[in-house]
Amino acid sequence: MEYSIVIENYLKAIFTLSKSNENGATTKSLGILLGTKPPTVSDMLKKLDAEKLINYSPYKSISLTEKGEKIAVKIIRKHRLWETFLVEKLDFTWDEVHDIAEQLEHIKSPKLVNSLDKFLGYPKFDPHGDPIPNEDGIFEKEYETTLDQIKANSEVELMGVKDHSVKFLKYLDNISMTPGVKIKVLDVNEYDKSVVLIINSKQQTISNQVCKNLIVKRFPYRP
Amino acid sequence: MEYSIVIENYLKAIFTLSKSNENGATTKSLGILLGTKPPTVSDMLKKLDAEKLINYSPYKSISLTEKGEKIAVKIIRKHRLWETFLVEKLDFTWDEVHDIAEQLEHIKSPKLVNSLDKFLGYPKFDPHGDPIPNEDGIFEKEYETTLDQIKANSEVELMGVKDHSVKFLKYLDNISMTPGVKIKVLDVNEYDKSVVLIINSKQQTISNQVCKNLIVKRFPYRP
DNA sequence: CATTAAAATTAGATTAGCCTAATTTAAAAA
DNA sequence: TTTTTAAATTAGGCTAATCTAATTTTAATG
Repeated sequence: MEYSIVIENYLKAIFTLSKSNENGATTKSLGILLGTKPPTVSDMLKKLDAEKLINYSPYKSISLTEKGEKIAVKIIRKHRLWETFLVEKLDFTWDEVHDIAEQLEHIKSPKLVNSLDKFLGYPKFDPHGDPIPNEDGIFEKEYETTLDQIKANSEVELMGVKDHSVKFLKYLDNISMTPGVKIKVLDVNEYDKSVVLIINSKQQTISNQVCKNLIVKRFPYRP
Repeated sequence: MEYSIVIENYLKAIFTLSKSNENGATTKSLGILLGTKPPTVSDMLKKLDAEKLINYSPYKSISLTEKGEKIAVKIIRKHRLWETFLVEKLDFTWDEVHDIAEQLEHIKSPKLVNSLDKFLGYPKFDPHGDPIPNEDGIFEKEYETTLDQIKANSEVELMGVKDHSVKFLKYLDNISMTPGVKIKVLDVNEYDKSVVLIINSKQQTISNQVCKNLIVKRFPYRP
């Protein structure tokens, strides 16, 4: 069965809110995310329920059925593959790609997604660091790695360090590299693998050796 | 101003019919091409006229305004660039790409088209041999060339020969290579530049030397 | 436990794009 | 030039997705 772009967007939004928001998806939060008013959302929820895409009864909670989740994950897969394409092949910066991927994710073709995936070399993470589900809808689980594994144009969060020496920690403190901080990787030097990054809007360059001792996390589930 | 996908399709259809059909675009021909009934077309024509995208008054002929033509050409540019992308980068065959390009041509982004164009190396013709208008909407005018210039997965028409010797013409006759015949180029041998092609559903291989003496035409204006 | 505030839903209307049936117009044939 | 036929248009209606205003339900508060 083929669904409208609007329905696909609802399913994606419900998926996202279910994963990120503590309350899960609500009529209000869906309205805000999709830019529509609550009554519109209410109407659509009834329709999605009738199509067995969500579990829903008025005034109760909203969740995707297996069928609905499969579709949502497919849309997210397409979105993230297209974002990767735009950044890696067409030289877009990762802040420019969202709106375009928002359109491209609705292109219908059984063959296209997988051809694109192959063309891109089966990437596991998109330019924002979000995991790209494979053809079977499986997300890569290992979000944590070391900073030297991160490609240019990615954003990660510092989780911890491997070297706990005072010297090292003092150095990190000096460059505002504290646990929980968001790190934007701008460029990776091909010669010495040193990394140009931004912490708190300040650009810095750090060596590959330092990178190897920084445990970072890619951001999951942000479509 | 941004127009709906439906409007973009109407403009493209009117452009196509104006170029190919001797009567130009009519309510009936538009209905057939777009898969809608005449009254629907009639309604839309009034709307396009109100938007100054076409010149139209009831029961009279239909033509694009400059404004309307500009949009049509942009859609055609996008369509043909995406087709080229699908064939050259994603290994689609040229008969698979039309429906997908039909969707991709409506993606809105000022930067995307030109980035794609650059990524593809500013191609002048799409996989069907149709010319790709440049950023300013200019179509390459030279449709005629020799067969050795044609890339794999293209379709051309034989216009004439450069070598008029009896020997050559007899050879051509033997392989059904007569003026006006449609030639599908399947593959170009990298080693000796010999060409595998289909004439009248029959597959043949001919040498680069022969190709250099065959004047062929790409098919213009087929979106 | 009753009341109030917030959230969600129902009611009723609008718009774009489509349809069938009926009518009008233009073009072709007599 | 009149008649016939084909094409095009008008009239009236439908569906998906949206809205505002009014109502209902749930959750929070006193």
